Amino acid sequence: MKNKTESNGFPKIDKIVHEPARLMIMTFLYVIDSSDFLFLMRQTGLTKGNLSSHMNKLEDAGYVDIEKKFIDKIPRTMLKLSKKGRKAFKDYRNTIIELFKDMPE
Amino acid sequence: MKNKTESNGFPKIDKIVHEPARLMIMTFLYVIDSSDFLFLMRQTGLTKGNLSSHMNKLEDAGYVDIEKKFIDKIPRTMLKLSKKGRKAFKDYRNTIIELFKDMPE
DNA sequence: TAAACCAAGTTTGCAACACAAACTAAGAAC
DNA sequence: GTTCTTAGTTTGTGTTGCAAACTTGGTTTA
Repeated sequence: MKNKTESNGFPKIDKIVHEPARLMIMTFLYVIDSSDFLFLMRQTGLTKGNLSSHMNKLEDAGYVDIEKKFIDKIPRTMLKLSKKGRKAFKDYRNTIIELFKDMPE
Repeated sequence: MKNKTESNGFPKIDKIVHEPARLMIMTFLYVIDSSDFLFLMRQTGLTKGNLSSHMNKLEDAGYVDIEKKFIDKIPRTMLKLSKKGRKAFKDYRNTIIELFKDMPE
């Protein structure tokens, strides 16, 4: 059986992914693949300072790629999950699904 | 569609349940129905202070019933999910499962 | 050219949280 | 009467999430 790293059979949870704001961010990025900063800010409802700091956490973990460029002379920060980030998200999802899957109603 | 309380379609997450240590506690209690303090402590690997404070959080939320009694003159604290707690756990599970269910690989 | 504007931050301050270690209480066993 | 056990509470530390204020660097407008 996979993901059962604790001796009690309870899976280890990746706290970087697990935190609700970041789970929301990663879920969006997983589905839409790529987004700019402002769009993600509006979608998630996070303040920019808040979103910025979460993006830093995700970048520190190597879970997102952040690309800053200029479009029509306006700065735009493009965000997407890195390969590692997509894997981390999938692993998290599988861990949680497996945890709940065979549970009685 | 249920559980989509935010305008962006992202479900609201019950932080009481979501926190990893409590998710572990509630998962155990959901499956084994009832447990004493020490057993749960050993199963979860939490220190007693830690487990105690989490149980307080869960009790404050009305999610567990705590029954203190004596078995053979030894104090024993029995823990189980309340009706509200079982519902909160189920809701949480359904919310998460629904979030991940229709997501592409 | 100065003022106002915008994106995308950083910094600051605060409150909540998790966690471990130390301490406590109260009865049981020796 | 001291030591053991259960089941805590208290305390201290460090981390986190969050919003609001401030910053930077380039852009448009008056």
